[in-house]
Amino acid sequence: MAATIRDVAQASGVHVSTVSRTFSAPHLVNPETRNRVLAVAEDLGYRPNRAARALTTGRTHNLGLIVADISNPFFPPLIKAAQAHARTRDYHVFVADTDEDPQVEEELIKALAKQVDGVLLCSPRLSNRAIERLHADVPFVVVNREVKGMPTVLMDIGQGARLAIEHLAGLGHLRVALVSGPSGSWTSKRMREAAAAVDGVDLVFLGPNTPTEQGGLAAAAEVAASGATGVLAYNDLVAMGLIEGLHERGVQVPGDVSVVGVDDIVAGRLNRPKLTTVAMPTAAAGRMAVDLLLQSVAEGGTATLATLATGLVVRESTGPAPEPAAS
Amino acid sequence: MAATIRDVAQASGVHVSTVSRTFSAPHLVNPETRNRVLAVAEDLGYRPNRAARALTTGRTHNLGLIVADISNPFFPPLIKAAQAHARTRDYHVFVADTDEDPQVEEELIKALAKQVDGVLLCSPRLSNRAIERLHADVPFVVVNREVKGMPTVLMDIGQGARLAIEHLAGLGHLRVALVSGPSGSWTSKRMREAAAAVDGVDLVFLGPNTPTEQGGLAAAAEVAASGATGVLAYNDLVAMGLIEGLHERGVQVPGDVSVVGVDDIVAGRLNRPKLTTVAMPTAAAGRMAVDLLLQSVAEGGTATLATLATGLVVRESTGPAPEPAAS
DNA sequence: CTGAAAGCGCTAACAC
DNA sequence: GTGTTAGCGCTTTCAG
Repeated sequence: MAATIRDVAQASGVHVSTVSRTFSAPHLVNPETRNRVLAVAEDLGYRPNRAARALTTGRTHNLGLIVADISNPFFPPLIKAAQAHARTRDYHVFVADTDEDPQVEEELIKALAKQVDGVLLCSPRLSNRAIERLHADVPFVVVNREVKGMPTVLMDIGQGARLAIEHLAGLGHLRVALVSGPSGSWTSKRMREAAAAVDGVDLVFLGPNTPTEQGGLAAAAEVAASGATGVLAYNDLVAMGLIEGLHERGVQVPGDVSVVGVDDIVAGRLNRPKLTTVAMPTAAAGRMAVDLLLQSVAEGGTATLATLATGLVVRESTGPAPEPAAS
Repeated sequence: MAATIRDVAQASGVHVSTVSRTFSAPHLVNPETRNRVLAVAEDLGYRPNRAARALTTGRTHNLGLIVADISNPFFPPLIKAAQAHARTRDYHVFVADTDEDPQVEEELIKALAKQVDGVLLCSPRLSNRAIERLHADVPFVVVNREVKGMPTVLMDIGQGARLAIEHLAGLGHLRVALVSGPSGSWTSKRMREAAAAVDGVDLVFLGPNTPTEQGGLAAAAEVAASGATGVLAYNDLVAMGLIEGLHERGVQVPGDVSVVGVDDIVAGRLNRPKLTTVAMPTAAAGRMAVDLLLQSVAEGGTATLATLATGLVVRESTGPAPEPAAS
């Protein structure tokens, strides 16, 4: 067993409370005593046991971070940033993966609730009702979805979608397909609204689709049949699968059809053609979410809503609309 | 504050110890009492506080999982599998990212040590010495590297490398470049040894390189200059960067040069050409690592070594060696 | 500035 | 089968 506060107290000839203070309120203890205690602690390799501390303070100094699928390349940069940022605040992060299953999500939240001071819910699959109910157990901040009354970090996908559609329109694409995500997806809805607000393009909505390259692959036939020359896909994975599927049917990208993704994952930069995409500020969102959560933990929940700007990265998967075939 | 064991005891007219037993040793309590307690607990939304429990049992029922870079697509499947598997054993997993920094790695291990029963070290960047020293604080299992005296899960990269080189040789590539990873990488070393053991191919070693697409991109010039027509890259990311770099210099893959990657990440399947690669059993490794760790936690460390087989997935980035130009 | 004592939520002997 | 009694390692009044 590692050294406890008692060992340190004994070895440095003070009482446990003094040792405790040395670590949690150094200014309250005589510099001399403090140094002695610190030296002994160092010597014994003592570190305060956070779990025990949590028992009395009610603060675990841990955060939970729940994602639907850690294998989705969209999340790792967010997780990474959240973690690094949390660490600077002396917080650690529990990452959990729900496998896209709301049941598992709920179970995980309940299990984590006691071990963390708050939970970052990234693109949760749970219903608003469930989230609100669970909120009694532990503070949340929701990323990538709007839940009323809860601190929220949004990436402005509406703006991004508008940018994408305008880009497509500017290239002469008059008919644009929106290849959406899972049914009921908050993001899909926002994209749709924003796209519809752009003048001068004829919109086709295709979906729902699995939010992976499989989904894109599967949507290729529909897209080819839709007569659209421009496509905005739910995310980069879908876009890449779609390009693959189009390619298999002999449809050239961007020669025949232009495709825009969303997320700006690394793989999109390696793809051929390199993907034009709506860049999401995932790292910034991760940091922001941690800040909001810590703030809401400390001050008891002001339900701030942070909206982060997105941008369009034009690469090679979009180009001028093909000349309409003379009919 | 959520319900505690005391609330449940009071509400169900038994003593706390009985409540405790209904959760931690149900068979020791009268079915009737148990049901009553369970009902009340359910009613109050009571869940045992694991942190408090840990204080007395010494078991947190948490595991740590440390990776150098969660954004490296090699890891998420491993993490996901480890987590899912741990959950079936009633364990939760703390995932931490060290940003490839040994200092951070050490700091994280120390911080986690008290909160977890054991740590999965995935491709650690720490020195063997440091790992052995830290091992006093908390049980480990090391994945993807051999550290003497420690439970270890290896994926047989040697076998995979051999398969890859033989595949290349079989296609007529007489000169093969090995684009290695970071200096001192355990994996690079094994690949090199295994590759050297294959007869009839002329090997060139290129590196060290950053283990990302950047590294591959940067290595393209060297590869082009090396006269090799076949390449085995440190991992898929490097391979994809390399293909990109080669492409930029007008070198066709697989027309002029065949490239094999390692890992079998999803992006490789989306790449054009689709990547031929050594498939790593990452999910199996994650599960195995959890098993070994739990076993070593329970029984006090038998230093098992598990080696998982790898396989070659032939796709489109490899093909017959070009006819040698008449000189 | 430091010591004494109580208690966080829970488990683990040991009685009854 | 269930109650009693100590703690686990730490913080936090409250005295001194």
